[in-house]
Amino acid sequence: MAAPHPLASDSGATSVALEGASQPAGTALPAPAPLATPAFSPLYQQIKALLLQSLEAGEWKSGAAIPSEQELAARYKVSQGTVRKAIDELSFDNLLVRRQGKGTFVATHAERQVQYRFLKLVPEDGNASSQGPAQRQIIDCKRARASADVARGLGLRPGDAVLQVRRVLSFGTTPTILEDIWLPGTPFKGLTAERLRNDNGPMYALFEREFGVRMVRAEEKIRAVLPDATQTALLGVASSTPLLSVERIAYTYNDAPIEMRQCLYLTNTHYYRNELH
Amino acid sequence: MAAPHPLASDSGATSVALEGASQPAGTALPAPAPLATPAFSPLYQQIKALLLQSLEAGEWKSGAAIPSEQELAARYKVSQGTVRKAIDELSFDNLLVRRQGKGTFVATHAERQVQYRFLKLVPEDGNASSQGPAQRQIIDCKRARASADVARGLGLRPGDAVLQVRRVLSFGTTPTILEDIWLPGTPFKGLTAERLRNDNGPMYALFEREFGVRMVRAEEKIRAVLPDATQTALLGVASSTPLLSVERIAYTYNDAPIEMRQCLYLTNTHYYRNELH
DNA sequence: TGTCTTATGTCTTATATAAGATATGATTAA
DNA sequence: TTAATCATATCTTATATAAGACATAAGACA
Repeated sequence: MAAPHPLASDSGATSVALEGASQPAGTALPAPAPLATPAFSPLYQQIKALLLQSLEAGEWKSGAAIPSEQELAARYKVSQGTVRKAIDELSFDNLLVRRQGKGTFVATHAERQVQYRFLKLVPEDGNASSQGPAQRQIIDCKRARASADVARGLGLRPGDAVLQVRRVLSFGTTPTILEDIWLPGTPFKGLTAERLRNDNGPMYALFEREFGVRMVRAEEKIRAVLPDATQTALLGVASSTPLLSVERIAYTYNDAPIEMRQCLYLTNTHYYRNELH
Repeated sequence: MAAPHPLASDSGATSVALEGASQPAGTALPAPAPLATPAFSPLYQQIKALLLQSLEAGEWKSGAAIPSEQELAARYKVSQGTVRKAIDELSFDNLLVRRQGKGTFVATHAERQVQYRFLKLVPEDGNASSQGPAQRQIIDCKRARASADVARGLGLRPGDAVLQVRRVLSFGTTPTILEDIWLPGTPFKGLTAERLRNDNGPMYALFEREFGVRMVRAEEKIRAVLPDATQTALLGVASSTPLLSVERIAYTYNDAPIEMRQCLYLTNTHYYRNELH
């Protein structure tokens, strides 16, 4: 089909230029605006953008099914295959999860086998479940003001209200991970150490459930460092023990930073595993 | 189309069970092996496997164009769309590169802007080109016998012939990376320090050009360590300077390990950048 | 030399059919 | 009557094909 599509006008001019023939002779307009095609995007990309809007607006809850491909095709007046290609990309980006015969679901941090989606630290022996789940210990959770660093990372102004969480993760009995987490004050109002301690699942699942914040992707900066006095105490290591410093910024929809994390990994019994393509 | 496809039999039994009607009555075989359908795979997966075979066999050279989608469709007796889906996946895996209007090309390590495809170390200031290309210094390149570790990593037997390369990469004037590289002796016969020093491009481009070895993917184990005496000397750092230890195993087609690398990164001026999805 | 045409790639969309999952209802056995 | 079983209808996503749009480059031609 080559007919101009209603959606086309939503995201800028399309490449439709040979319209005259199908228009009544008398109503010929002086060409809407074929000049300066700013950013033509194919239909399926437009559908993807619309789906993203619905996801961001919370039209469908975490873990819930979105309408079927047929329904969406009807809603947007395109064919099922076009919707499919849009969903393909969203599913590849881990925003949606397809299940043949059942439907397509909004990705969630809960209900996963893998406890921590973004944690790439694995035990040396390769058997991830050999030591069972990690023991979590919330050291602190307090309101604070964003430092220059934190403000830059979270896209805030220095001095803005933030929440600061410090915790230690242990495998077996050995403390292995020390994390300092900064969250913007606004979306996370009401988060307390109590609520963190009372929760059993991954922290990101709690964020999703209680605050409606879905983590979509993250970037990490990794360095080798030596711990300071406080850190040696919390991890129970010598000050000469080299540690992996992992600075993570997690993003929600639209590439908006929503969490900043400064982690220290002990890499005697574990290592950071990465795949390169 | 629901007709049985000639390719189907190439990769195990398919789900085709209603064959009798379309076969000449006299030649009815006692059903090839409809029992125990081991691994049915859709057409486009079979095409993908065939393309992989051709890639591995070197039917198309690095950087060269593969036949057009139409040609491949004709060759394999499937539709262009099916070939397209196979190429889609290979292109996603970085084995092929598509260019609209021009063709589809075999991915190569040469001719890239990015000097080192698998190197995730970036300068602190974010401007990758601020210091120009890395200075490379080949310390050593000798024949050796595989240790137990190296043998395990490369899928060899301990004592098998390997090549061992040691080099230092410097940005500006400061040595930043120390690499020990092990290569299986067989495919890399004839590699010398001289040839490495005379080459200007990335090492993987040389491997590809001179030895026909294409790196497809890699896995890295990352830890924080302190350097030993030799390492401190080569990198010019204090023995108390924590370093990033990156142990890489690179794979060629069919998940065959083809290179093992033990790297030490200085993370004062650089950091290891990673994206999580 | 510059513009137009044409050939040949990939890209986009649409349609038809297959295959997986699940609820419903008829049938059957206890 | 009740519970279990089986076939089926009807949802869903998955796969295969075809046709036209768009991109690119080389050659025709003024």
